[in-house]
Amino acid sequence: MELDIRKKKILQAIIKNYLETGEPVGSRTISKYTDLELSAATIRNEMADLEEMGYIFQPHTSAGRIPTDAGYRLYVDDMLQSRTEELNEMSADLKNRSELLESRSELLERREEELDTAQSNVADRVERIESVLKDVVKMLANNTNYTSVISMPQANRNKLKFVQLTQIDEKKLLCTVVLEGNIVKNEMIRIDTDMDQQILLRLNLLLNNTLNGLTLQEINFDMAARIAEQAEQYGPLVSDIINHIAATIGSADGIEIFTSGARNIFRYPELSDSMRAGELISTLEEKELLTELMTDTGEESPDAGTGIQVYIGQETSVSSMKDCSMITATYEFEKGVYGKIGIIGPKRMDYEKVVDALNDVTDSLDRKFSKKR
Amino acid sequence: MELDIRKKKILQAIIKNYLETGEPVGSRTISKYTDLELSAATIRNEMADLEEMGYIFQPHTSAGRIPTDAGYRLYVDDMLQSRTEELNEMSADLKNRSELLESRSELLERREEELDTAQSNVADRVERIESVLKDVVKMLANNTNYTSVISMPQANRNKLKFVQLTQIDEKKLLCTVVLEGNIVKNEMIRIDTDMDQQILLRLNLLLNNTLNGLTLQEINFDMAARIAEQAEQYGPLVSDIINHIAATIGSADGIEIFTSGARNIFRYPELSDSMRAGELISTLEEKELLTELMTDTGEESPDAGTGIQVYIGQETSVSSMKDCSMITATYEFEKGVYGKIGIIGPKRMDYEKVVDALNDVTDSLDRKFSKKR
DNA sequence: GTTAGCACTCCACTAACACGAGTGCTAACA
DNA sequence: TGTTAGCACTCGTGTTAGTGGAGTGCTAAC
Repeated sequence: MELDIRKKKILQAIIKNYLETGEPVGSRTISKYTDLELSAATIRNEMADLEEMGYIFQPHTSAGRIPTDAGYRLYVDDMLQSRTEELNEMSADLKNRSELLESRSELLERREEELDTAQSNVADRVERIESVLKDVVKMLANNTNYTSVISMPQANRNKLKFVQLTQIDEKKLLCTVVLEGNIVKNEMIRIDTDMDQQILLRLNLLLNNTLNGLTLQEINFDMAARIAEQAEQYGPLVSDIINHIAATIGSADGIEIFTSGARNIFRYPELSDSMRAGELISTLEEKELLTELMTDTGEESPDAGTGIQVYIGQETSVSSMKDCSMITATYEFEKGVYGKIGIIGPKRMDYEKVVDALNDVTDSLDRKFSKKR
Repeated sequence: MELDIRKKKILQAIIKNYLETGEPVGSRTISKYTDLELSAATIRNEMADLEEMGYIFQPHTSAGRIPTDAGYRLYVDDMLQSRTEELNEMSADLKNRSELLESRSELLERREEELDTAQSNVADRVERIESVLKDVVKMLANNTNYTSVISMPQANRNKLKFVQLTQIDEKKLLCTVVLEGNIVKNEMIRIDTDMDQQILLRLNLLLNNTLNGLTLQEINFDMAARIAEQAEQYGPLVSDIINHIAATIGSADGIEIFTSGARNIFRYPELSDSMRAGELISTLEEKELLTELMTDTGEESPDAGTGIQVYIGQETSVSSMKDCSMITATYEFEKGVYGKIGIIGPKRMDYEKVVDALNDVTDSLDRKFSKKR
């Protein structure tokens, strides 16, 4: 059996209707509220076919139809494709582009304003990226009524840019590590050896000369031993310090994620029962399971190229999210340093609205960060 | 009407039973399962009195009784008092002490072990306080089946200990700020002025000489202006830097809080309905509302002195927690630098077990951190 | 002051039933 | 051959009525 245009239209109608109402949709509804001009009986026949093909299913006999994951996938792929085509047209014809942009501009402006006011609260304070991201993710959650997630920007390969040791008191050294992409980490190191400024200066030089430009993978035991040798009697101290540095770089791998609007899952009955909600909340709270999704570059995903990735149901391979869909987008903090922003909702979420919202937000983040540079 | 001993015993019996079963408790239950040897009818009379006094109430006619907040308060105060008395006895008589300790030792040891294994995962990595706290709070949530909360240790008055400017590249200075209690913060500062090592050294000296030992309150515009003046042509840059430093100290006020086991609220039906659960989840996610509770020194609380604080229902003044109780304890990270650990559960939580668990955890944290010094 | 007895209340649970939305199938129609 | 009307059937939802049991308050007797 093949998926002709009429079937596709009916499938789309079913999904659209289901997204709006959240109720199984029956043949009568489709026959009445679409421009297909077909009777309910005909629709029923087509629906039986669609069910056989695995795009829709009935929760029970004598109920309407609900899209399956495959159905959603088809719908989303179509949607994304028509989006990118639209985008291409837009860039081909500048006039059209500005007109089309205008149609979206209200929403965009409002969001922009909110972004600005969110930051004017910290106007004369220094703008801290962390709080910017927290504001953004909160705003997104509020606007969409879905749970939102954002990751701190992350260099894809953490190269060491700069190390500095500073003496804090007799027993403590502060080790400041700067990574590619200007990610800064600190580590307090307890020492037993006596120290003076001269030695500290020498150690700083030694460490910077030998370690700068290296990744965590390149700083191994072998190399640590060689450097420690050069440090003569300070060898043990130096190898201790190198351990700390390695650990620090490693900890920078631990991507930081903020969530907002977790309570929104209670808006959707299919996610609200204690079991499901509890598991989801755990996933959001512990964040480990999210990192995979928030670092997935989506190279081989069907939505590649647009920067937008859509995971439907099981596609996340996070079991607590099997009844959810997640859409992510990438923003650029500095050249080569990216972060992700995502939205988690029920499978019947408003994919179009969410994709728009994410595009707007990443656009405005990109502009904001590039302006700063 | 006065609260004689018999009434108190009955009240305690009611509460104990309710904590166990979660069901309203009737007169028959009390008359059968206590050593009071009174008939149900007598208990009923006493119950009517206790209700009049506001310690218990009926969810509806012809149901058993449930403790009110006042009832819980009485119960908890009694419990805490007998605990501290027990403690005093223990310290008075060393022999007794070791015996009593032994009785608790199993639990303590198991917990200790878990703590250790939790950390041996990061054995050869550097032990980062953040991950230690996260492990602890997670363990606590798992052991108690309540939601747990922990705050990063925080100096009560943030004094500046040390500042350092470092040049990262032509356009960027890294400003490292160390506060009393060895809290380290970083700030990236964009500059337009040209820089060289000489000038940087001078600025570093100037800033450290003038700012060290000051609190945020003491670094005002007036002083910034005076320092900027001393910096001659670098005045604007310096005042910009001072702004950044002030902002950084300010941001250190933003206490960091980790939560674990949020899903545990679904174990307790009285917290699980969408509305309540949603609000609670929000409170846990946003954390702002928790800061007040997690910084409350509890000086004027009824449980003062023990380090343990108990908030019952409305006592938290956080509306989403009106059906919860929260118990917090204080741990010491360094001298004068404290953090708090807390447990949030239904009002009918097992107060005794929780107090024990918190005492154990703070003890072991105290020991761990003091050992490290 | 304590207790047994009794009438009363109210929740929780179950069974029965009606309703309605939706289906699949068949037969008729264009 | 594709489309449509009609019809019997299914199944979840909501309503109603009825029952049982746990618990109370009150009264009267001990």
